[in-house]
Amino acid sequence: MTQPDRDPAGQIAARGGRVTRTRTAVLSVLFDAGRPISHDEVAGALDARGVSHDRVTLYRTLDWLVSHKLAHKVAGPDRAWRFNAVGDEGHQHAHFHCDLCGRVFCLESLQPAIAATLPSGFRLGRAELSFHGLCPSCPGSQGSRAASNRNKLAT
Amino acid sequence: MTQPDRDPAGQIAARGGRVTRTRTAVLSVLFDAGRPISHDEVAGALDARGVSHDRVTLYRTLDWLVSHKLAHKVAGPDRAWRFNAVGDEGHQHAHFHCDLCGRVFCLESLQPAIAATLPSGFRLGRAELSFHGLCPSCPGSQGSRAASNRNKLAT
DNA sequence: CCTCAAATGATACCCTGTTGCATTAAGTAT
DNA sequence: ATACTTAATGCAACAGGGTATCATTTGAGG
Repeated sequence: MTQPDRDPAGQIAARGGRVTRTRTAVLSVLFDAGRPISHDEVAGALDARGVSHDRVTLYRTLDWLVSHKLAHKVAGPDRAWRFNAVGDEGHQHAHFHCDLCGRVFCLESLQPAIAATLPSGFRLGRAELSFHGLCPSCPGSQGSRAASNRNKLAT
Repeated sequence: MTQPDRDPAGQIAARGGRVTRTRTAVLSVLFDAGRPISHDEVAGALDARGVSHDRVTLYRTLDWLVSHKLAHKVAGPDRAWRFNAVGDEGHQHAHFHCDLCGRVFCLESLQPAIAATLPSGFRLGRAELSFHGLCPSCPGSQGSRAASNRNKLAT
């Protein structure tokens, strides 16, 4: 599953970090996920792989990956960060937040090219363009098969 | 301060809600704030006006205002909701998040007109365009006068 | 004035995320 | 192979935002 050029251990070592079980496992999980996932989902994936995971260590590991440019974090609709592995692609893309299952998807195709005219005095750091609605795997009207997942959304 | 056509009690009654001290006070605070403010800031403003405010009641009041279209809520950079009164203007505008003081501003001028081509399967509800950077009243380089406020940001 | 549902207040709880510190183990030098 | 050094881990305790429950109060209509 893990592509050759996405070797977690290699990437970690290349950044000067120690290659530990947790770190490689987490990065591997992020690679496999293909979309930004929450700390909680990462923990679940680690469980499935039989990798021990202290809650705090996991947070720190994810932060380490972010600070070493191996992952990004994006705010989810439920006020929990989602992490995704950084591919070779640029990281300037929009995100889609599903109102039903709460999952977040990267929309590589859409880029916020609107770094336009801010009112005077505001100095721009970065822009985030996010869409909210229903993802492909969630029912349209009021079906609730997929709604049981994480539908504690608001707004 | 409270404009005639922004009479809180009237707006609340018009929505079929009971006109209570907390509700009118909160709505009035939102009107006066002029930008999205956090639950905490609302609480502070209520203190200043000598209005009692249970934490839970405040949350419920804000939610009631949102669900009755008298306020909006927007996610702040610190994962806390910000609420702002709904004026007559459309509510489709971008937001600016200050990386230093944590305040959020509405940018009425900018609208996400990019409700463009989502990948198939995604059904769009709404779009959020947010900018992150430094607001007019925060220092540019590393000055820290305003930094003491709320600078627990990330990413 | 009475009534009753709508709001409130208080307590307790959950979740996300952080801090501090002692312990373990990865990488390196011997 | 062994010892050493420090990065990384594990644990416990804490902090902030937000919600659930339920008894009590209070607004508004009869």
